[in-house]
Order: sequence, then structure tokens, then C-alpha cells
Amino acid sequence: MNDSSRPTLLLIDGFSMAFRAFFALPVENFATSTGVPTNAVYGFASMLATLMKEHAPTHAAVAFDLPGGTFRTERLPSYKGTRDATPPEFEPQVPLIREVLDALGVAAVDKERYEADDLLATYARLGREAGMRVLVVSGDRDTIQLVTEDVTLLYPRKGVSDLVRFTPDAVVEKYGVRSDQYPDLAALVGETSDNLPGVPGVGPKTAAKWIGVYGGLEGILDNAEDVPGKAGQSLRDHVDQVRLNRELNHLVTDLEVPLTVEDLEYRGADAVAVHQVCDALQFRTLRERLLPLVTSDSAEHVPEEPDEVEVVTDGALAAVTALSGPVSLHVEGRTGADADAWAIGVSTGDQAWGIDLTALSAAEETSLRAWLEDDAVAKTLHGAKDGWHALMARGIDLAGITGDTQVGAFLVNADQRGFDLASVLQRYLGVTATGGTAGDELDLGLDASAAHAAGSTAAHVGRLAAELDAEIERRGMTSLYREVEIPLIGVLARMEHAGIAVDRERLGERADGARARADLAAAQAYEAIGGEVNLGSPKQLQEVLFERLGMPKTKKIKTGYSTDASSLADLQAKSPHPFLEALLAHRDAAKLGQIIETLAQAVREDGRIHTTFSQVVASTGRLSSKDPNLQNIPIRTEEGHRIREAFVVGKGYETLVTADYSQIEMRIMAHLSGDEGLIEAFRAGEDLHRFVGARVFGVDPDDVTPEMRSKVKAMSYGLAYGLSSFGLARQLSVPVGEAQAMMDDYFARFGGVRDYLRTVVDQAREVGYTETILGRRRYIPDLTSTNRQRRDIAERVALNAPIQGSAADLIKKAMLGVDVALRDQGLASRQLLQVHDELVVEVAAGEQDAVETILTEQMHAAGDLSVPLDVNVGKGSDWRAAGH
DNA sequence: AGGCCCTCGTT
DNA sequence: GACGTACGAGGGCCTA
Repeated sequence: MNDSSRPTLLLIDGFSMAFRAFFALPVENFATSTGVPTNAVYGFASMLATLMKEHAPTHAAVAFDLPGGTFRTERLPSYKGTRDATPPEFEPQVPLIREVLDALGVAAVDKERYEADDLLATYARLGREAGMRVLVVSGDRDTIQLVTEDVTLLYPRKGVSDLVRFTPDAVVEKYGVRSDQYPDLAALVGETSDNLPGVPGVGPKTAAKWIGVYGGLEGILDNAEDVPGKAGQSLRDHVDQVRLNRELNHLVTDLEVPLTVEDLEYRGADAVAVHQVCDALQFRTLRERLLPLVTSDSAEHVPEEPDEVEVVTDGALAAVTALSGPVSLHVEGRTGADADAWAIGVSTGDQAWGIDLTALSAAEETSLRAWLEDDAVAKTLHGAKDGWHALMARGIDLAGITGDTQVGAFLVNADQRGFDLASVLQRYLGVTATGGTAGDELDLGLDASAAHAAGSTAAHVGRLAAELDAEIERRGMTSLYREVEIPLIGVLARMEHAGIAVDRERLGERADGARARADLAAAQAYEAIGGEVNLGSPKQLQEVLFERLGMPKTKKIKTGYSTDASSLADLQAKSPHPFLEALLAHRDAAKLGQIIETLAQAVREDGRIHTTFSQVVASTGRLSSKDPNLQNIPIRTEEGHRIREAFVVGKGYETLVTADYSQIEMRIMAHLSGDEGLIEAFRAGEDLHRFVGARVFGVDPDDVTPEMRSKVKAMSYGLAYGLSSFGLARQLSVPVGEAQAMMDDYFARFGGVRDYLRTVVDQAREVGYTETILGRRRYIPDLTSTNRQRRDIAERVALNAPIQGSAADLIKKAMLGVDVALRDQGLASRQLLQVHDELVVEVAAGEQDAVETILTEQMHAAGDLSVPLDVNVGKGSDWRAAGH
């Protein structure tokens, strides 16, 4: 099969694969600093590098479609007619791909009036006849017909890196017909992407069956009268369509080709051209993967791949425990409820070791534990918190975490997707992990043992850390990384490990109440329309509201008209109906019931809920919480609020204490803007919204009505989110003019805020990023987008990121301060939760006053702002009572 | 089973 | 023509 003596011809459908790459890689993450999108180029080049390396073809060509029609559209103008227009970001990448091909020395071919597939078909035949092994790479199913013993199709399953090999056997297995019969099958079934309808009621199974019985399409059509059943009648009704389909899906194999097969010989890349192209496209890691394709005679300055670090397992324990750091560490294991660790890997850069934890004697484990728990041994991991949990399951309290390549990669660019090790290695080192997709267990090959794999991974993490440290330093985020994010890992790990106690009975009561209210509301809703519908189905609700009841249309959404709460409230105002009222009540109760159910099912055997906090999700730098999310427990409605009564102080502790920042984002805005009026308001300690309301409406603070206050409050917060007068008007249900007037008045009194908001966006556009108080950067390339909508969104992001991000910085610093203070004072009380501007602490007996003091002091001390940071503290036996 | 859409909870 | 940040989670529903 892999006989290397035969020449190999690699044939690629350029558009098809570039298109796949375009949709596989988010365009917003791939652009040059000048805003040229490069995701399709990147994905295509990456795929090509892999193919060249794996298959080492002697000949290669990439075929392109040309603009304008083909003989197929001449025959049938609607051919491929349903295809959406290509996205504007895609088009400009096609010439770039041709440039890359040129640099790599890979032939690009095209032909007027024919599709790339026809060129592939013709070259496949020519290659076959020349005795070559042929590989066709295409995402177009029509190319299945090319498969023979000599021609293998590589068809993308997902993205462009996951290619399925279609050999003759694989085609039969997948479709139940031979590759040469596939066009017959496709003609019957139809091809949506080509806008060729098939025979209604006939799917691949039926088509394959018929082909088996009658030997092929001709046989089927000759015997059409005898084909039984409904499908048979359907076939007879669509014979013309089927014939047309078959005519169009036949690929031309005898084209006059622009280059001979011999001309396609691959002679290798041109080093200078590859460097030029990579410079222009700002490809860093891809450069390293493309350069090996350079032929030896032009390869003078090609840096060599660093040698794979040798992994030692024999005598690893003794070697590792003798190390005093710094090292990179990898833990093979699971996190979560069934946490466990079974192997670790350690690397110093020159050398790596792997240790099987399951095979250690008691004495060995003691010695390893001492090393892992030694704070003086500096360790860098990828996802250190996960490693901590896995080791904690074995009673090991990992210490000395001084680096985390996952957190580091997030700081470098928070808007990228995927911070699992495989993705980050790929991104920064160009290392491709095999076996399993990103996110799955990483397998860098070599040896099957977990210990060996751990050692190899540790070595990779070490190389990654060196790269990322430099990137972080370049961006001025070293102190944020070393002094905030890294120390926070241990704090979060302990919070997750502690969990928060839940009173299951109380939770059960709330669930019962919600269920009863939901049932009642549902009954009333059915009564109101004289029948049952699924109240949880927006689709069915649309049918009831807008068709059966003929209500006025609400705002448009992708699938019709919205049935969300605000739309329903509008409807109720315009055309009152008992159904609407019951529906809203049902929504409310059902949602609560659902939340409670999720929480109840998350309670572990210890009677506590252990959420998982992530430092690498929210681009602004906030934490996120999941499984379950404890940062969105209801508070606004009475019934929702009562859920918090089920979060209680645990056994052995006395109270829960909550401490939250008062109006933290407004204070940060006052600080960042330096607006004297706003700063004065906070310094005076007045009610902010009353103070602002007085200025905006030109009345005495005492004369600010509750209504004025709430309007001003909405506006103040809205400004930090980039709210428009339109949005404010809608939120306040006032005319746009009134909202605009309010904003004008606001800016007239608080000019510093207006100037700040303007400056922050302009500066971000200039330098490409925003920055928080602690120097956290967020890159926002869309600020220079020519697409109005994208740019508008980017501007709102730029407004909000420094404010929300600075608030995140401050509370993270506060958490570190609280942690240190609790420890320094030898207290048993512990932090349990963080909800963006609030901390929840479980207080041990006799520590109440000390804890309250620590919280207040540390939260105050987190920021040195031009306005005071107010902190509210509350206590109680449950979360609701502790709140305020 | 997996993914998209809608809806909705928090800050 | 759109128009407020940042998330996570569940159900419905379509596709594979």
C-alpha cells in the first residue's frame, strides 16, 4: 500500500478546501495587524504542510474554479444556485493562497468553463495511466467517483485537518455502492449543495438497494415500471431530474489540461519566497512547518526543529526528587467528581522524566509528595488547577506553581478560541498532537505508557512556557501574570475543593413550589386557548400567538418572531390575552424549576456543590463558573431569591459572610475618566444616582424622584456598555429624543466621562488593544474593520473592556489579599465563591470580626483609585441572609 | 449524538 | 438597518 517506489500525485480542490478552512477557523482570530483576514490561507497552508509531510508526493497540483459560468451552469442555470454568496472576508484570501502555493512550488491549475473537479478527474486519470499513486483532496462528494485501487480520496470530516481516506472498500462500506456507482446514487438522492433535488422519499439506503438490485442507474431506469412501492412511483415521477443529475455530476476525465503531469513534479519550496510570504501574512508557527518543504539547495538559513527531549522512566523518581526547580510538570489524570492522577511528567528542558503514580511504594510516594508539596520547587503546568485537583485526589497538595501556560496563553490573547494544551501547542510551537481532537487526551506519540506520555508532554509544556513568558513580557503583563493570575490558581483550587454546603430539603421545597406554579400556569394557558401546546417551544408558541390568535408581530428573529419575555409583555400591553399572562407565569416558574433541578443534581456526596472557576474564558478577565454556574443564581425576584436560602453554612462553621463592592464599575469609570464631578460624588459618599440625577435633571438631590434616579442609574451603567440613545430609550420606554436629551445633559455635566469614552476607543484603535488598571490587554482588531456592524461591536467592547476588566483585576487582587490574611492570622475561615463583585466566605466559630475586617481591608486595599472603594458586608446562616 | 437556536439567569 | 458587556445552561428541534 505504501510502496514508496511509486511516484505519488497529490491533487487538491483549492476552493473546496480553502472554504472548509475558512469556516473551520474563526476569521476574527486570524488577521494581520492591518486587518487582512488570513484564516483560510492559514488553514489551507497548514493542511498542505501536513499533507506534504505525511505523503511526500513527487507531483502535486491545486485546482481552482474560475469566476463565471461552466458548461454545467450553461446546461442548467440553477446549478449550485442555492449557494450563499461567499463571505467578503473569503474572496481576498484566494490570491493569497495562490501566492503561498507559488512560494512552495506547488502548481496551481484552472480552466475556463470547467470546475476544479474536472481538472482533478482528468489529472487523476493521467496520473493513474502514468503508473502513479494518486491522492485527491476535496470536500466535494462528486469526487468519490474517482476512487480506484490507485486513487484515494481524502475527504474532510471536520475542518481541514481531519481527513477521511476513501479507498474502494471504504466507499462500499460507507455508501453501500462501488465508487463508480456513486454518481448513480447521488443522482437518485440529489445533492443539496449543488441545488440538484433528488427523488423525494429516496435516501442513500433505498438508492443503494436499487443499485444493488438493478446493477446501476441505467438498469433502474430501464425497469422503472417494476420498482415497487411509493418510492418507485416517486422515481417514475422524477426520471427527468435523475437523468439531469447524472449528466451534471459526471466529472470530465479527458480535458485538455494546462500542464502535463510531468509538469506537476514537485521540486520543493523557495526559502526566500516562503519567508516573504510568512512575513507578509504574519505567520509565525506556520513558517516553521512550511520551511521543511524547502529543497536542500535553497535551504541555507532554515532553523532546525529542536530535538525531541528524551524521556526517562527508569529511576525517574530519584532523579525528579533531586531537582530543585524550575521545572515543567504535567499530570495525567482526571479532574471533577472522579478526580484522580495516575502519572506525572517532569522536564527541565534538557531532560524529561515520567513517573507512574500507580506503581509507587508507600515510601516512594512519600518522597514524591514532599517534592510536589515543596513550595521552593518552581513548577510550570498547563492548566495547573486541574493538575492540583487530580493530585489532591491522591492526597497530594501541589505547591510551588509558578507558571501556567494555559493562563499565559489566555493573557497573550484572550479572544482566541481553545486553550487546551493541543491548541496552544499548535498555535505557539506548531506541534501537532495526534490521536483525538483538540480537547481530548493529548497524545504526542512515541510511547504508549502514561508515564512516558506525561514526560513528553511536560517537555512540550516547558518549551511552551519559554515562548509564552517572552510574549507576556513583550506585552507588559508579566506582573499581572506572576503576581495575580498565577497565585490565584491555588486560591481558586481551594475554593472549588471546599464547595458550598446545600440544604437539600430547602432546595426540594423550592422545587416543589416552582413545579406546582408551573403546572398551574400551564393548565391556565391550555384553558385560555382550548388546547395543549408545548409551552417550552418557541416554534409552537409562534404558531399559537401569531397565527391562531392573530396577535401583532413582535421583533424579528432568525426563526420568525420573538416570544421572549419582553416581547410577550409588549404583546400583553397591546392585545391582552389570558394566554399571555399564563405563559409568562409558566416561563418564570419553569425556568426556576429548571435552575433548582440543575443545582440539586450538582450536590455531591459531601452535601456541597463544587463549581469550577475558569480564568481563561471571559475575555475581559472576569472569572467564569460552570458545572454548575454559581455566578447566576437568581436574586431579582422573590421566588428566585429564595433559592439562595438553600446555600447554607457548612458543618463546623458558624456563618456565611458576603462582601461586595459598591458600584465598582462606576467608580472605575470615575477613576479612569478623572471626571471631577463623578469623583466628587463618590468622595462625598452621597448616593451616586441621586447625585448624578440632581445634576442631570437640574434639581436638588433631595428632589430627585425614584423615577429620575432609576433612569439615571440605567443611563450610567449603559454608558459603560456603549449604550446608544436608541437603546436607552427602549430600555426606559421613553422617546428617543428624551433619552438623547438625558445623555446630552449627562455629558454636559460630566464632560470627563464623555472625553474618556471617546479617548479609550480612539487609543484602542491606534494601538490595537485596551488596557486595564493592572495592564491586562485585550486586542480588538475589529476596531479598524470596514464592516460597520463589526466595528460598532468592537467599539462597545473597547468601551467596556477596561472597566469590566479593571473590576476583575481588583477583585482578583482582593481575593489574594484575603487568602494571605486568613492564612497569616491562622484562621480556619475560607473563601467559597466569587461573583464578579462579591465574595462569599465560610466563617469558622469565633472568627466573625476578624474575617469582616480582613474582607473590608483587603477589598479596599486592592486598588489605589482616585475614589474610595466602598465595601458592604453581610452575614447569616445562608447566602440570602448574608446578602443585602 | 451533536449542533444551532432561543430563552433567561447573573454581573 | 441596527442599536448593552461578559458568561453558562436548559429545552426544542433539525441533522447526521
